Amino acid sequence: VIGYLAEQACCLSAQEVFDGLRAQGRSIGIASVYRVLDQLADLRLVHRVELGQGVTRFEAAQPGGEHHHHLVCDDCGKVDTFDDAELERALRRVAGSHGYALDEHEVVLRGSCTDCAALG
Amino acid sequence: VIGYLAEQACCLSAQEVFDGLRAQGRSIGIASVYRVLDQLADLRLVHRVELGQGVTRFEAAQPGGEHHHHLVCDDCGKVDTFDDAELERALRRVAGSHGYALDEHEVVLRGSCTDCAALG
DNA sequence: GTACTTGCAAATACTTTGCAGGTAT
DNA sequence: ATACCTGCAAAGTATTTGCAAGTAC
Repeated sequence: VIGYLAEQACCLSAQEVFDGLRAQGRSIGIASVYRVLDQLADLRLVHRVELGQGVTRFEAAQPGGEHHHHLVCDDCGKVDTFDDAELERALRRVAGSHGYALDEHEVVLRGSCTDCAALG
Repeated sequence: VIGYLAEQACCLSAQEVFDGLRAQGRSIGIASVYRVLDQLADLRLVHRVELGQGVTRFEAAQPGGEHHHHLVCDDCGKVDTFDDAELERALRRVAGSHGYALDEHEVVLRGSCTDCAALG
């Protein structure tokens, strides 16, 4: 179960994890998927990601503490990822100046991707 | 209906808008709240904000295009706001380098606020 | 046996839709 | 009358919980 998430490229919805495991022949219930994901999130082994369609997505945390954020195309729904040192620096500075001990953060950019912008 | 949102300090859930309007004596249905919020979001007059508890929140857009982002305390649930020019710059740069025409973006920082960190 | 985990089904929560009644043109 | 907007109730999702059965110690 845990392994499945790890081998995925990017964030998956609980339903997608469920379907994926079922496709592998594993007999698992959707409830267990939610239960495991919940535990993993508590352990900081996966991150919850809300890309804004009312679905919570999950993605495996990277060992080195590396992480990335998401670019979502409003037109075609495509999801891209990025990371940026300056952005991270700005985030830490902001959190610090508000006295927050930062645990986690999430950045979602929405817009039109190259392809969709070209179409218009 | 529109006025109510405008006079609120920060993001509200649909349920909160509904309750608030009801408290004012307005006889409105929850469905209309969702309908109006949906229209307003299309018109870019309100922003959808997902703070990650499975509830979509809404907040009025500021006339000048100014906006802010959110700091959420994982312990007490308190929500703080901030804005930061360097952060915005970094975001635009990232979007540009991926060829995205940026429409909207959302930044959510999670951690412990001053009060909760002091308690431990 | 007890303690823990599982999958299913039922329950809950949030949001959307269908519809009858009302208002304005 | 037509077109539009409303509120209620029902339907539709996504997620969580209750529970009986299964496993390990």
